[in-house]
Amino acid sequence: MGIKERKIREKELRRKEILEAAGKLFSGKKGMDATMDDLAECTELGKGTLYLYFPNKESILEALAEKGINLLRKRLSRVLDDSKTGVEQISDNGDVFVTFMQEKPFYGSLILKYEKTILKAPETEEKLLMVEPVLDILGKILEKGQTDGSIRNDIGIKELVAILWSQMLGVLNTLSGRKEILEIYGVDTEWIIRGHYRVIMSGLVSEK
Amino acid sequence: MGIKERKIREKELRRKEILEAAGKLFSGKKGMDATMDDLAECTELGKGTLYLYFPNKESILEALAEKGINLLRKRLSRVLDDSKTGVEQISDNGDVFVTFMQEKPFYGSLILKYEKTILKAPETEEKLLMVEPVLDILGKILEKGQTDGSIRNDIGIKELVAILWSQMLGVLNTLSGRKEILEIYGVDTEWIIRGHYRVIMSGLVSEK
DNA sequence: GTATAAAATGACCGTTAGTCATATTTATGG
DNA sequence: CCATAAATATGACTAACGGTCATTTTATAC
Repeated sequence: MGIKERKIREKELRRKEILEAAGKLFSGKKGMDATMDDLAECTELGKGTLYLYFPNKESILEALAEKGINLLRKRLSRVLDDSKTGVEQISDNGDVFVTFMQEKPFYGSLILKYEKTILKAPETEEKLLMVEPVLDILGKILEKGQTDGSIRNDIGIKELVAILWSQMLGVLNTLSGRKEILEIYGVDTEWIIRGHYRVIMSGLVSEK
Repeated sequence: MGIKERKIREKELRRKEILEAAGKLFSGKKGMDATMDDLAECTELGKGTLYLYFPNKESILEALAEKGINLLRKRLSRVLDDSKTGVEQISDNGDVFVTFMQEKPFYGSLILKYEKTILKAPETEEKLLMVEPVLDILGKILEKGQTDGSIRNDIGIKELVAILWSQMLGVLNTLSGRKEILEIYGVDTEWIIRGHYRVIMSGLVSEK
């Protein structure tokens, strides 16, 4: 009785196809303002059909954001390196992040937008912050840093994670798609990133 | 011939009335999703009339954001105090900011949303970032700090302003209206603010 | 009082997310 | 192979909303 399973596979496949097309569509000319009719057209499906696979437009963008998060998580997990101190890894971590935002600005902006969204974990039904996997990595690095003494330990891990993550998003949010504004004011964007690291790095090291 | 002037006064008055009503409306139950029809109703004006005073809905929210910015600027300008070091003033500055967000969360969220908006300065037609007056204050404090030696001088003022502002907004964005999420993860919000300051403060002081 | 200008109005329009009665395709079982 | 049922797909339709404009109302001028 493999029919059920085939159906399920086909259903997942179609979902992926829709998501694929949505990725191209929403990262294209019209951006996030592309309509569901547009998506229906470029998937060659009826509009109603789309709603059999996703409850609404928002959920499609969320699903894309999740894809982006997973991409980012994979890259970040390669940063974990026991031969390095916590502080060093934080620096690497930041580099990965910035590179990711440069290479995948579309996913970047989705992450910025949906980062705070709470999803239900499949199976367990447990509520999870969308970016949880990424924060996990950051947490591990910080933990190592506090253990090896390279990172200040007067602030809890969870709080430090929230702080670093928020600051980083804040900076990236300023940088993303605002080169012109910063230029008007004669601000060197490259130096914002560098400066951010410098401040954070000096701010994170444990006090003598 | 005071009729022209009276008309102008009346026009400005009506604009202010609309803005007043909009402030109450958009900070109320429906939030920013309240409609222009709602606004027409609660101003007791026809919908078309609203468009004689504002070109579109967005511009009303922008005008409210500007009101918020001015409110914040007034508070921040009281922080300027030559008897304190730059670093000390940065700390005060942050306190004002956080208090403002707690007391005026509606204006706070508007600032978070429209902070990047560029407006034309009246008369001069010069393009200005909406938050420019606030950034000016921050810049002055940092300048003083670099002069008195309390703040690191290996990063330019403009860049430091952009960094601190972005980080601060990032943190406030995380905190604003997300107490529940942070609670799920057992994060102490009070400590996020404190921690943010600690990190920034240690990160800003000039190296020995 | 009448003509003219300014201000106000709300019915109307275009757009878009989402729905649902209907049609089409696929599976079942005799 | 056919009849029936179940699953899947469809696009015309609805509701909601931002924004427009021909028309009406009000104020000013002479």
